[in-house]
Amino acid sequence: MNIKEVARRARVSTATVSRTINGSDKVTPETKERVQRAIEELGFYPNTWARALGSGRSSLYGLIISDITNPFFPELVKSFEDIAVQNGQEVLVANTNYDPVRMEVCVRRMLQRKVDGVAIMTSEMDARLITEFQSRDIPLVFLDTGKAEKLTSNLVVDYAAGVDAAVEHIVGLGHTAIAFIAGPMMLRSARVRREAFVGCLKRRGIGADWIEEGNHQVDGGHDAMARLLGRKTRPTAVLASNDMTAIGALGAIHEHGLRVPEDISIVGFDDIQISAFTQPALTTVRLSREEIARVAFRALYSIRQDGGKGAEYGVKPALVVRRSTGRAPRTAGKAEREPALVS
Amino acid sequence: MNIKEVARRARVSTATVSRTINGSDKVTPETKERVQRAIEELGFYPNTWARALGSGRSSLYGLIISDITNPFFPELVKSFEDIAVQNGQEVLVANTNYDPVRMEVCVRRMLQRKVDGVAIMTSEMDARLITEFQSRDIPLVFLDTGKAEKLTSNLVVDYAAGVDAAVEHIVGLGHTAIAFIAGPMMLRSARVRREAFVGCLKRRGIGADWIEEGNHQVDGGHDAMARLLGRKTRPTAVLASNDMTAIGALGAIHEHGLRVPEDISIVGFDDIQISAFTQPALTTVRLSREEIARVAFRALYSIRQDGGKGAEYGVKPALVVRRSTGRAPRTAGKAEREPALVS
DNA sequence: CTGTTAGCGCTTTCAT
DNA sequence: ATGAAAGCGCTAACAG
Repeated sequence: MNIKEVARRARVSTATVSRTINGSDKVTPETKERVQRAIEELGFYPNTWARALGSGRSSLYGLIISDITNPFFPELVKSFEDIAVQNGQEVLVANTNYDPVRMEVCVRRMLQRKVDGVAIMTSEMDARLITEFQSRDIPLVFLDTGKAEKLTSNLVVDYAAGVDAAVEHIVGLGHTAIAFIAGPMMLRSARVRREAFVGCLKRRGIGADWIEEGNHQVDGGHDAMARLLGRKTRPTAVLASNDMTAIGALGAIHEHGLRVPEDISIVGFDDIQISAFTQPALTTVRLSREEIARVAFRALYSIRQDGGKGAEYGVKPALVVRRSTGRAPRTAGKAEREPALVS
Repeated sequence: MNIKEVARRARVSTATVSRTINGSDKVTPETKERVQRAIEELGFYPNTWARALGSGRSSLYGLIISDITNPFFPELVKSFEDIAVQNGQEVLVANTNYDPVRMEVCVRRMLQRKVDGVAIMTSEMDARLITEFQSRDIPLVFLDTGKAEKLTSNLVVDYAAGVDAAVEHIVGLGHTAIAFIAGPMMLRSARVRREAFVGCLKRRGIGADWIEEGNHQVDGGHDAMARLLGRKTRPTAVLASNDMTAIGALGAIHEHGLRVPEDISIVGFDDIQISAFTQPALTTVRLSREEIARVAFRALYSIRQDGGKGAEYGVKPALVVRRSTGRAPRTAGKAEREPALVS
């Protein structure tokens, strides 16, 4: 079943069939009609590869992510796919699992498939691999980890604004003993969030005394929180580098017989779906996957038209207040070791 | 950059290059060596489509799922991709979102891409669409919703065994007032689980008096549990049709001021990653994604060699006991309305 | 073991 | 507006 059979049946040339399929305007309505019918009758689907081979365009976009088991990414993938399919494009998803070797394999896959563009949504990316794409004139878009240049755009997330909103909320509730559970320091995005936190506290004249490192997964958050609770003085509020971490922290707090938010308030980052259903529902900073996906796809899709210049796109997170944050306890965490109301 | 340039550089024919790439054994080590070097020097990657066009095999497998935001599926996708990539195959993932229209689009995408086989892991599938594949001789594998026939295999999950293990565990803890929160009845797999539950209770002479329908999502589980708690008599244990549902139920129970497992025990189904980190950690029936993915891929990959007969593959779930189940409370849920210790 | 060559299914000039 | 024909990059007989 191919274009030739359709052509024969419609009594036209293959070129005309091709034109009809591609919506060329230089086909008489009558012949177009005839071809359409032949296509229907034969149940013909054009072979995408032959098409790509012939035209040089694959209608395929690559999407590289680092951890598909973090709900943030499936949600991103879903959005990205939706948008791509709406635009008649396909998506090839690759999951690197934070592994440089897998990353390399992913890149090769993309190259072999001759993708028309790649959205690199991991927080780390080998410069050499980037070159592989650029030397082949493949448009790229990064999530916060590149710079706008020829054929490559960059989405910059305003982490500082997100963290700031969270801290403002917390401080407004009377907290001054505020901890941060960071992501793995090998990840740029994690470092950025941490720095935003430290800077934000400093600006407000609050000490950043409780910082622990997690791994952006539930278990890391749990362990980091446990360490925090084991210290001599305890924070009354905790910001987590992402929601998975916050969920782990929530568990650790419960295990220690403390209550959220009565004893400790907690704020996540991302607003993954499940965060609305934790116990208690998590206050968090929403980073819209839908927005990221939309902007990323647009950036790739339009980059060639725009003369391939590449641009910067801003993405602003937004605070979502739920039940995991509340007023600071009267006797702050520190009180355990200090006589109350000394002054 | 193509096979021709490589051939020229290595001073051989394109055929020899092709043979080298494909690991044919009829190439002298020396020439092979020479070709390899040329490939390296040129940074050549074979064009997958041209390859597919030439050979008739796409090395692409389709994976259709119904809800990528349910963590069960990303984990399945991840496993499936891993295995495929290990075998030099690619995966095209399509998410139907339970929507028949999207399903149709997905099928067309697969057809156009000339996939070598499709794993259909949704719980519902239009027969007409199946025909589309079968009439094109494309191997299929279903998750519990097909039958073994020409070119199509079926993984059958022993839900009954899973439910049975859960009920046995619960009954062993002294519970007799056992509820079930089902999935949406429009889903075959949800119906099967529910029937397994009812049958299992009947076999043990226990009444199946508390059954509510959820939607396999957190909110549905939450609402169903709330309805259960609103009844005149309450169960002391609850089985959920999947973990998302169980997590929702957990939330509802907490909101009602009850404790898990002291007041109510709860068991999930699937064992998604996050279930180990809920508060308390969820006892659940594990349905291994890794196993499903592995078996599904094998089934597709080998179906042609086996004469295209198609087969049935069994998958057995296993109970994972964590902290959400405990001994039945002395005064059963019913006791609220019955005088205690009448007899 | 290696080269020659005819496709694979579609797009795209270039004529007409 | 339509057709003829030359690729696109690779594979797979078929020779040798």
